[in-house]
Order: sequence, then C-alpha cells, then structure tokens
Amino acid sequence: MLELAILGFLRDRPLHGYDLRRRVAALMGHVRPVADGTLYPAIKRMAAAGWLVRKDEPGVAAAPRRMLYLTPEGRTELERRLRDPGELDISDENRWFTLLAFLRHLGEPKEQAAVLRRRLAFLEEPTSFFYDGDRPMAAEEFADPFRQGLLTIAHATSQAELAWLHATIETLESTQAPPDA
Amino acid sequence: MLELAILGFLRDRPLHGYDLRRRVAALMGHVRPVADGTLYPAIKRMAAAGWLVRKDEPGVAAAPRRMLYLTPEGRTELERRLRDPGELDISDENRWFTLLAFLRHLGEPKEQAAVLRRRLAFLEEPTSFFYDGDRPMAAEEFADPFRQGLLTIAHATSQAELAWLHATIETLESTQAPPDA
DNA sequence: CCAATATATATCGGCGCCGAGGTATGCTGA
DNA sequence: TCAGCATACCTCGGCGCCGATATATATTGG
Repeated sequence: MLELAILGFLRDRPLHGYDLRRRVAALMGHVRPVADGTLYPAIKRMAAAGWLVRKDEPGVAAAPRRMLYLTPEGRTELERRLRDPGELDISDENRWFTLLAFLRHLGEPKEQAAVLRRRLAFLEEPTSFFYDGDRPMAAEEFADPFRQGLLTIAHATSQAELAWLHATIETLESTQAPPDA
Repeated sequence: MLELAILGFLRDRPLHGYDLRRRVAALMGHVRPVADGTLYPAIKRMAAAGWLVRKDEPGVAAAPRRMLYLTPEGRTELERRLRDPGELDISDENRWFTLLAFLRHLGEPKEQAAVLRRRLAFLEEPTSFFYDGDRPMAAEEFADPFRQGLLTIAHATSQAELAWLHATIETLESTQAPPDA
C-alpha cells in the first residue's frame, strides 16, 4: 500500500522523502500515520529494485535533500500494480482507496473499468458479519446497538460506492482511449 | 485487532480454534482473511499471557479439539482494550469496526458513549486527502473521476456514521447503567 | 544569545502477519 | 476401496511496520 502510494506520487513529479511523507500522510495518514522507520526503508528497497533513483540536492530550508525520480521500470511497476491488483487491494478499504487515488495513471479506460468491475463483484458478494450457527443474522435481530450500527454504516457505504461504480464503469466503457502521455 | 476479536468472541462462549477461525473470518475475513499462521500463534501468545486457557477434548467430527476458555484476566484485558483503545483503533476503519462488534461487553453506557465520542471527534476533524501545495483540494477540482469518487464515497460514509453516532450517544448518555452480568 | 521548532534523512530491534508446508482423523461418494 | 474433502492443529522463514533513537542545519521567537 505504501509502495503503491510512493510510485503514484512520484509518477506526477520528483519528490524528496520529506515531501513524500507529507503527501502520504495527507492521503492515508489521517487513518494510519506513516512512520519514518517505514518510509525510508521502503524508499531504499524500491531504489534497490530499480524503481526509483536518488539524487542529492542542497536543502532549500535546511538539511540536504535526496530527490527521488521514478524510473521507466518504476512506471511499469506502477502500471502493473494498478492493472492487476491483489485480492487484498480490492477488498481492504484502505488499500482500495490508495489504488483509486492513482488509477488515473492506468491510461486505458477499458483497463480502468476492468479494475472497477472487480471491486463491484466484491461488493456484490453476499456477506454477513455475524452468524447464529450457520444462519446469517440481519441487523434487526441484534439488541446490540453497536452491531446494528456496524451493519447500518457498512450498508450505507456500500450503497454509495455501488452507485458511483455503476455510473463510472458505464462512462469509462463508452469512452474512447485518450491520447494520454 | 485479531486479539481483540478473539477476546470478544470468547467472552460469549468457549470455542475451539477452528470455530474461532470461522467466526473471525465472518467478521473481518471478507475484508482481510485470517491465516492459520496468524491465528494459532496469537492463541499461543494469549494463553502465555494468561488471557485464556486450553483444554483438550475429543473432536466431534474428526481430530481432537483444544477448547479455549477466557480467564478472568482475559476478560479484564478485553474491557481494558474496549475502554481505552489506541488512536489506531479509533481511526482505522477495520479496527474500529472490530471494536464496535464487541463494545457491548463494556457494561457502562457512559463508558460506551465516551468511546463513541472519540470516534466522533476523529470524524469531525477537518481532513483533506490531497493538497495543491498547502491548499486542500475539494472534490469538484479534480478532473480525475477516481479521486472524485474517493472523496464522494468517504463523505457518504462519514455522513452515515455521524448520524448514527449522534443518535446512539444521546441514547446512551440518557440511559441508566443496566444490572448486566 | 539561545532554545525550540521545522526541515531532512536514516538505522535498529522487536514483533506481528503471511504463505507454505506438515500432521492427523473421519465421513462421503465414485 | 480409496480419493477427496472437511475437520482440526501447528511451525517456520521471510518480510514489512513501528517506535525509539541519532544526526545535522536553518529559521523563529523570547
């Protein structure tokens, strides 16, 4: 999830670690703050994998910066991850939102629609959070107001997302591929 | 998150590992499946901590079972985690939902309301996912339909949860503490 | 003048999670 | 008869994440 965000942000413009940290924090940090001890090892890993290169620059405000540039390999890797996400990227809301934030970098509307269709299929699977033996339980059955709330909120979210998915998929599938960059 | 779910499920009734796995999978598994290699070490850890005890029983269907019983220490630990959750339990939706699923085990309506108020405070903080320099960007500013969707869905979810939180907090704070068990 | 803060990068130990693999039993259907 | 599946439990290596810690510089405010 972090690696996807790094690839995605660098796809727009080169950034140094500190700036990257601010952007990642804005995107996901409200929900899960990113620690330095997570970010810098990730950068190092990704540099070793050849997805980005580091170039030293004098710091504008203070200490020297290491500017990060996405390589063609990094760009390919970003597109691969967007085109063919793992099951967890589809089902886990945090991961899915991260993917959505950069899905525009997958140039083909048809490919974008295919990814949205996977999320749609996931949301349309029947699910129950709680069981009485083998029988799924409905929200109304709980005296517990918290479990009721849980199901109510989950339902509202999925309705909103479903509506957006249907509308967006339709638009994308009737769109010509843009010239793009 | 997993440990909280284990404590919560065992608070209702003793379970063996396999049954626990089914219940945890129903609660969170749709979003994040739980692996055996995660569950069994967690049980072992928690037994070592004195939160649960294991008792061997002949298997009903096949192999022998190790029944898991929550100890008084385990129950205290559950209540501690429900009463005083970490910031991540409040902000991360997956963790928050898990907490909500067992919040009824915190007997005092006043204490339950206090936990909901923390989530309320979190949701009411102004947030922006994306910045143009230092300026937060609104959904309408994006040509990108995916980032638009992201913000639209996040907004719908938070509206639904906010409504539920306000209603439930009010009810809880005007409730007498139940005799409970 | 000095302390605090923001900028900026990095390492390390610990720990939980995951996937792969291993073991064993009893039922069901080809 | 016997393969396959559901039941039932467990270990291990690898790896990513986290908190603590370290280092260095420029600005801001008391």
